[in-house]
Amino acid sequence: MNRIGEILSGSLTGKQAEIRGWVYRIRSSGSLCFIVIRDSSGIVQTVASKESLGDMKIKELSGLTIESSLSVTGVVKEDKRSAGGYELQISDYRIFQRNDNYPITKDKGEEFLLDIRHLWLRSREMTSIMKIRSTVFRAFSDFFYNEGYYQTQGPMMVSTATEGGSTLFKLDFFGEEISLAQSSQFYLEVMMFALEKVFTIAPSFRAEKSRTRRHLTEYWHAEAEAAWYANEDMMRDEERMIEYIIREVLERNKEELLMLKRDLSKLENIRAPFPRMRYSELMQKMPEWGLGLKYGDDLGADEERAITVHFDKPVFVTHYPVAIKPTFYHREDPETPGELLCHDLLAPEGYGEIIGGGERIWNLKELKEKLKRYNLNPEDYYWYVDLRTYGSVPHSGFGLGLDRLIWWICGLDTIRDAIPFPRTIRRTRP
RNA sequence: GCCGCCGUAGCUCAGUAGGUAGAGCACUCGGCUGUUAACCGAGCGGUCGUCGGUUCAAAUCCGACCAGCGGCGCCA
Repeated sequence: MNRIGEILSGSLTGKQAEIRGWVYRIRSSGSLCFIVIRDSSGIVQTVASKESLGDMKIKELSGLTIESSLSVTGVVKEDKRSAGGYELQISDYRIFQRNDNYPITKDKGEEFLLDIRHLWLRSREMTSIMKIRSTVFRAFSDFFYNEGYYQTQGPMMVSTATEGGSTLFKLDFFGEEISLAQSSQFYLEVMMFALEKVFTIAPSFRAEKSRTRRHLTEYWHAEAEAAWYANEDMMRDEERMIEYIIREVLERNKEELLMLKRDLSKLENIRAPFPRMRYSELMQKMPEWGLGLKYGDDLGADEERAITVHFDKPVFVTHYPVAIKPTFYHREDPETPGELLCHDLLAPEGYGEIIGGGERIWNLKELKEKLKRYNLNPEDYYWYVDLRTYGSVPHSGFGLGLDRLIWWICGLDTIRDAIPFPRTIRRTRP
């Protein structure tokens, strides 16, 4: 058995080959039948003629439908008339399943394609995205392994909220009300005291009723936490991580990016270091950029988009005022009280926030005061408080939305296409 | 949660003085020896989202409901 990729590489030219796959396109003209077959490595045109196979067989092959499964055997030759430049001349075949029809035809609406996502994932577009996604997941892990981090895991069924404003998915846990994790951050902080540098890739669940092309209710969250790291140390790892992931994708998935019509030059630009802007600096730029925000206003989605157009790389926005971050765990900058040692990373081309991170409060007194100010019960956070009670150290961390990263890298319209089975406010199937 | 949009064949859509619905694709049958999401001919295909109202008559006008999409807020 051979792969279609081998044929396209030219290594099978003039030889006998057997490929197995699915009908991608089929055209017949009575005594000739062209079947374009796909497998996970590509597509290739095969041709059957009445002359060599006889009446019955050409009829059977001509009657195949899109996505019918089969194997074919024959000699491979170069042929300019075939789309990929190669063609297999069928001398024998076996049909595994002939479909009556296939629901996907040339006109397709986004909604319909989501209903039949389980089939649409076979498309060349989705296949390309999923190959890139695979590279991104691997590259993220590789980067942090290479930097001396350990991979670890937190629970997905939890009894404490992480984020301030985020809504939780409630769950009945043998009579106790618990929820699905919104972040693994607090658990990474626990593991950080044991392993110093840790990362995880896990789903996070948000019950926010967001109806936008950049939100999922279940998304893949890549998070890291490092002991002894200040805010700036963390950002340095992050920018190199983003650069590494994009270089890996450019290296391994150029073909897929081109299939998605991605402008490669936009990605080739992405080299560390990334620009950093304090929130206060950003506000000073506002008039110049024609935006009406002033100090103390939160950055909306429109502003984020407007900011990223001034950069051809991702940009870090740091030192948000305490008042506009709903989270309690960020450490205040002792040098600029009222501002937090935190950062967001905004992806270019209007894609916006893909990372949120910062230095964590590590002083016990400070943490207790913050919990009080946010009306949180220290009892609920007893183990998080314990981390500051026993051998606390400065540390920082971040969370990256992997689906958002893939959305940007692939240049997609909606984040839903960055994940195989998107879960949105109104979609739980397939 | 707020604002906006949509629902007609399996899919994409058209359908105004309100008069019982149409095209392309898919599928079936036939034709074609070099096709590139081929082409030609024929066929199959509909509770016009649901319920109610106006009317002699509703896909069309009115109301409610249901489903979906986009944007904001919130975030990754």
